[in-house]
Order: sequence, then structure tokens, then C-alpha cells
Amino acid sequence: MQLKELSERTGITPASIKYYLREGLLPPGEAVHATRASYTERHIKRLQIIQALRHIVHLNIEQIRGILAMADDGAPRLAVLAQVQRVVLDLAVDDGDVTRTRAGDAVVRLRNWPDADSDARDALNRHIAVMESLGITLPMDLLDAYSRAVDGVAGFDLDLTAASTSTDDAILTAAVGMHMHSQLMLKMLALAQASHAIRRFDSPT
Amino acid sequence: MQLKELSERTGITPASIKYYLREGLLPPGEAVHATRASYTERHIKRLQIIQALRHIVHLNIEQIRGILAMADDGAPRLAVLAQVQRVVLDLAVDDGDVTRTRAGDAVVRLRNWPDADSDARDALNRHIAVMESLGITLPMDLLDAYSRAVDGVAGFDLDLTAASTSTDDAILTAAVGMHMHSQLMLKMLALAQASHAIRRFDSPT
DNA sequence: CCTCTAAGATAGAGCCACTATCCAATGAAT
DNA sequence: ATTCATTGGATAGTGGCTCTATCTTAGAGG
Repeated sequence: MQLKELSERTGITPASIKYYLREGLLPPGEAVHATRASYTERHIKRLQIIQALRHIVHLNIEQIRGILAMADDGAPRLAVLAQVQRVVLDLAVDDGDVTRTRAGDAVVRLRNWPDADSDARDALNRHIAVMESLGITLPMDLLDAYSRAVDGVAGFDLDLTAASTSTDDAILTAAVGMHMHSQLMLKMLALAQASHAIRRFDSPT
Repeated sequence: MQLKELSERTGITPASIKYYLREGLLPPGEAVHATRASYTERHIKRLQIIQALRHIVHLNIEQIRGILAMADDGAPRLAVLAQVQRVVLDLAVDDGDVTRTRAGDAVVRLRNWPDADSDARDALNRHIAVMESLGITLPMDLLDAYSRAVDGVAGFDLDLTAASTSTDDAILTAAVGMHMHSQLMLKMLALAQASHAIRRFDSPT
């Protein structure tokens, strides 16, 4: 198919598609000749992934390019997914001068996780430290409950990504899944807080 | 104190402070006379809140104004905190045409939460529906584990916000707390996934 | 031959959160 | 008394980001 059809089938304007081509997010179509290119179903899928990463997960163009470039360079799937994690966790965040805790390490031991991925563990340690420095204490039994919940879902998510036929699919599943779980937590927390507030202030039993 | 000192003590440029004044995020200082105004500690605190809501929670100016305007209008603290929730949950999100589930209601029953806040419950129902529509299934025992974890922290957070001496403090605690918990979940999930992946692919026991 | 569409290049638009400049007014410092 | 610093108020400009539009050249199919 050519550009126009690609645009119609994805709902993305030709101008935007050209932009994504320029930015290297979308691989060029096969050049039939100098002024005609042909695109495939893979391009449609790729555009859907770009849309999801942009507008659901809220990544910027550069972050998306970094992930997709790895995939296009034929990097092993696990490496690509590690990159997805790194970007979604936003490891570039500057935590400043908080004194680290080792609470994350404790979680790893508690859950009996193999502690190889130091990126994610460091991110967790840093994050817990930041929360503590903000006066949000995290007792071990809370970390226990969180990690237990997350332990269950991780195996399942892994099945999902492993079942993905293409690396592109795996990227989408992983990124959207992480984001959605985090948002789910936000919504549950809100509901829990609202419920507790009602119980505490509205019913002086 | 006057503007210059306010700027020095918060590290925010006078130009930005004027901008926040213009946008109605920061109440004007008490006018000593036509060309001199005096600011108080409250203004310092307010600026810190604005910074946190902007750069940690990533709210935009309009969202911040909506929240702070309620506080300045003397709205009851619970109403202001409900607004904080609404904004952080981003209820404006357009979920489109997913068929709702009642899984959120089930969670409410399971946890024995009083089901008065329909905003948060609707948000949860919608979110679960969106996840299901994306192929992310959420078995009841996962929702059980999530909600159990969150149930514990909600009471504690409520203590924190209740202990806040000012509504401004309560806003800060609530907004930053919600955001931080959600990010914590993201980081734990990443670590769990990494651990599962290692266990599955690196040790073919 | 005429029209459609392509690639490629470049420029412009629109939003957002600042940031800078200019002004008249005015108390404070010397 | 005069100079200086600073204010409120107004207005305009900047920089980053994601598109969006225009223009050119060129080939293909009807």
C-alpha cells in the first residue's frame, strides 16, 4: 500500500507519517521507484505502537526512537525490553542528595527474587529513599504487600510478552502494561483513601 | 519580606513569581503602598507547593490553579482533597467505548469499603475495563492483593493529611503521596519483571 | 498529455511555561 | 533634594516540542 492508504487505515495524517519517517520512528517503505514507496502491515502496526507510546504512555519522540531503533537494529528482545523499562522508569530523574536506603534490597530478599538487575533495584532503592525524605514512611509490611501483589502479575505479564510474535508487539505489551498497572494503583489508592475518609469523617460510630 | 527576598529564599526567579501571581496561583502580597508589597512565610510555602505540583506531580498551571483556588476560596478540606484526587486521576481522560466492568465494585465489596465516592469507583471501573480491552486480564486475586496493599496505606496517608496544619500542606501531602505510591508500584513491577525474566531465561534449572 | 501521488526539503503553527523588557510610581538612602 | 532600588502592571519574546503546511521535482497510469 502507499502512504495515502497507510494514513487512512491508521487515522494518522500523511504529514505526521512523514514526520515519523523523518524522525526515524517509522522505517521507510520499500521504494518501488524514485517517487513511489510501498508500505506493509508492519508499518500499520508500527504506527499504532508509536501512537500508544506517545499518547498512552506519554513518551516523547526521542524516547520512542531509542526503543524502536534497538528493535530495528535487531537487538535481542530482552535487551529491548530492558530499554523499555529504563525509559518508562525514567531513570534520568535526578533524585539529588537523598541518602539511599536498602529497603529495595530487603524486598528482593523477601520475595526471593534473583538480584541481578541492578538498574531496577537501584531505581527502587532511590525511590524509597525519596519517599522517606518526603516524610512518607513505608513500613516493611507495606512493601511486602506491594511486592507480593506485583510478584504475581510479573509472571503473567512475562507470559504475555513472551507470547508476542514480534518484538514490536512485546514493546507495546510491556510499556502499556507497566503504565496501566501503575495507573491502576493510583485509582485504587484514590478509592481506598476516599473510603477511609468517609468512614472516618462521615460515620462517627 | 518583599519580592526579592521571596525569590532568594525559594530559588524561584522574580519573573516566575510574577507569572504565578498573574496566573492566580500565588495570592498577592499585602500592599504596603502602591509600589511595595510584603510577603509572608505562607507565600514561601505556597511557592514550594506550586513547584512540587508542577515538577514532581507534573500538573499544569490550570490544574494547579483549580486546586489552589478552592483552597483560597475557603472550601472545606475534604472538598479540596477530592479535587486533588480528581486532577491526579485525570478524570478528563476519554476512555472511548469500552464496555465497563463491575470489577471495581467487587473490590469495594471485598475490602468492605463504604461505597460513597462514585468518582473514584467509576474511575477504577473504567480503568479495569480499558486494561481488559487491551488484553491485560486482572484476576480477582490480583485485585485482592492490590486493594489489600492500598487499604493499609490509605489509613496511614489519611493520618498524614489530617495531621497537616494547613490545607496547603494537606494538598501537598495528598498529591505527592499519590504520585509517589504509583511510581513506587511502577518500580517494583519493573524489578519483579526483571527478576522473573532472569529466573525464566537465565537459569534453566 | 494530464492528473495523482511520491519523496525530500524547509518553513510555519500552536501550545505551554516561563523570561525579559519597559514603564511610571515611590519610599529609602545619602 | 536627588539618586537608587524595587514594585505592580503591561506586553512581548523565547525555547522546546510536536506536529502541519507548502513547495519542488519527478515518475506512472489513464
